[in-house]
Amino acid sequence: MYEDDNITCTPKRCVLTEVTNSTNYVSPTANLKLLTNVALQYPTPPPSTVHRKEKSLQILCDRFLNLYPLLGDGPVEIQLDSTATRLGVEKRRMYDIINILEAMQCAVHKRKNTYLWHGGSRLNSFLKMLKKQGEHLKLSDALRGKAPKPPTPKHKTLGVLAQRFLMLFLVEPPNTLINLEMAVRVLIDTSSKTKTVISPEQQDRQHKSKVRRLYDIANVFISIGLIEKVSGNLILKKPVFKYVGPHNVKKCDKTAQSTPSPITPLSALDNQQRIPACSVFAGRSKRKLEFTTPTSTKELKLGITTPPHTPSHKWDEILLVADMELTRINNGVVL
DNA sequence: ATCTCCCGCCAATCA
DNA sequence: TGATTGGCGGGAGAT
Repeated sequence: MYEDDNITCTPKRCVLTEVTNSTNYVSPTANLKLLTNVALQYPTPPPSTVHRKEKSLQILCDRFLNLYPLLGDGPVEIQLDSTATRLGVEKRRMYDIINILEAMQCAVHKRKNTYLWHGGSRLNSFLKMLKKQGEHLKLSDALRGKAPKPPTPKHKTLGVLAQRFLMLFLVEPPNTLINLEMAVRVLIDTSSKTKTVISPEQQDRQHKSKVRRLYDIANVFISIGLIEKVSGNLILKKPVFKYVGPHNVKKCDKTAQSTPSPITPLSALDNQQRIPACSVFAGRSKRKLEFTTPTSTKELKLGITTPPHTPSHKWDEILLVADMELTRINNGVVL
């Protein structure tokens, strides 16, 4: 069944000589020219009416999760090619999604073209494990420049990157905001490649490439309800992300509650004085800060709720800026 | 102008 | 050796 009922029928087939009114033999080169000319006689197909946003990895993952819900009934086999066809995308895009979901233990690669879908049944225990792993890798210290970056495994980069990106949220206090620039700086170990000297241009390209991957990962994480994009801040042009995943993972873990928040102007205030605010790990600051969290449509997926956290007055905004700047200075990040 | 991230090339790996 | 998998970056839409 095709979604687009406006597809017209296939044009009547005819040979090239009919179109060109020629009966003579044509060389391959001349044939190519003829084909080009013939093709130009036909109207160019209308540009795709599908909006770029409708093709985003987040939307695609949403649609994938409609087929294979996180809260489904038991394991089910997924055929990648048929799923790609059902979703109307190239198989390549399925790999983008399934690799990240596999890294979250939502699916297991069984054999060629086939995955076993577990949904979110293993997610809570896996997140606890990820958190421990993140602590073992000293990611929290690495964020502050107090520990070396973890070495980057060479294989399954997207999956490993996804796991480590999530670890950053798990090892930090609740509501910590992390931006992609910072995440890349912590997660991508450029020092391991010191044997071959990388030019600044190469480093820049490598960095940008990893940021692109984190955008992909973030979109899938948003779709499965693990993180939210905190948008609307005017001081940081780049988005920051907040963990909103299953609350019991953090609440049940005593170490999460005892983890000290970064010592910053914000944390120096007591909780009565300020509206619950966010610790910010972000890159360069550019504009006025004004955080708003879009209402999540994903919360129900994992049975979660997001506490109110948005600072509402100028004082909090100023403190947030100061907080961010101090964090940046503390990190010794030269941007 | 910069951010965001889709798209598809092509190398590595697999069967 | 062809098919599958997935790293990667160009470049175009969005802001």
